[in-house]
Amino acid sequence: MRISVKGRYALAAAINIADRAERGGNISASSIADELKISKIYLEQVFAQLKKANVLSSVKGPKGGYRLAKSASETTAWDVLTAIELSITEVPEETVRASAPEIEMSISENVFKPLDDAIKSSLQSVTVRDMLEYARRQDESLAYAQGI
Amino acid sequence: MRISVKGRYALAAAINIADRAERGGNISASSIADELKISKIYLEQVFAQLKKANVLSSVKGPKGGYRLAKSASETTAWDVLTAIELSITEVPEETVRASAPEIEMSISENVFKPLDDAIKSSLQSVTVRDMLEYARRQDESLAYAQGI
DNA sequence: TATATATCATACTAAATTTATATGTGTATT
DNA sequence: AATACACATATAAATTTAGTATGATATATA
Repeated sequence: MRISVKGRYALAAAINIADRAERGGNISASSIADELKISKIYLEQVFAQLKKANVLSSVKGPKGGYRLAKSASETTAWDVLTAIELSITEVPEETVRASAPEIEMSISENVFKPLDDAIKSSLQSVTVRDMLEYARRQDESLAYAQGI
Repeated sequence: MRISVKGRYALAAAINIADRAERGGNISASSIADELKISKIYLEQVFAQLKKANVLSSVKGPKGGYRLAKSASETTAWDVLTAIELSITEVPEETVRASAPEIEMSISENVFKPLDDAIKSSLQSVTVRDMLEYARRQDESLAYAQGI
């Protein structure tokens, strides 16, 4: 019950892409990896998943790179994270199912279904635009605090 | 972002203990392991964590075993699962923090804090009593469906 | 058309975590 | 004293996660 580093990379990259896209041009994996200090090759794998889930689109070749497939305000944290993480509902096949089906079913219905709904609704209510704007405000405060 | 098998064992065991406790006596780890077809020694490790978190209490020696530390209606899925799993807020120390603090902070505030609250509130609203009662009703239907 | 810059694909490795097992000690009941 | 249980610790196997390595494919531009 923990979101992986990979999921955080995906969110951070999505915010970074949204930010820089507003100033025009595609954004290369290398430049994001540099800015965020993430392994470029690893990030490419993250992007492959995000593309497959239609969160990012890409252009090959020089001046190529990535963009959000939809607008920042249409792309949610849920979109990004479900592209990366297994769903929390995703039940490992074994467990107590065979031996105590009524207990397994009770746990699914009473714990995991409502939990999954709560997670989904929480993550769907935050967009990349929200995150970007918060980050920009933060950046200003941080700069101010440093007397810049 | 996935609840481990261990967490499911803990929930299943808590339900089983609550069920059998109503018919009196302590419940041994062995008997639960047998019923649920879980490794006994592994289950003991799960119980050690549940004890430490004050979800279970125990009695040593013959006729000993485990019980819920509080009543079934006072014990929630949250109590059981937080004894086992790392919290979802538990942030892996690295990530993008150093290189892009404003992005890291935005993700924490906009995604993880609300998510953690949503998870907590969802899990706290389900008690072991709820799960037990659902399981009993299920058991009846299953028996009926088999013409028993 | 050559070249540079980018995505895309696949295979591999290392480390960490999860799921167990194994073996034994301590404690209370009969 | 024998038994039935919890409790403790060490180890092993399997799986997952994070990251590398290598190279192929596409495309803008000189």
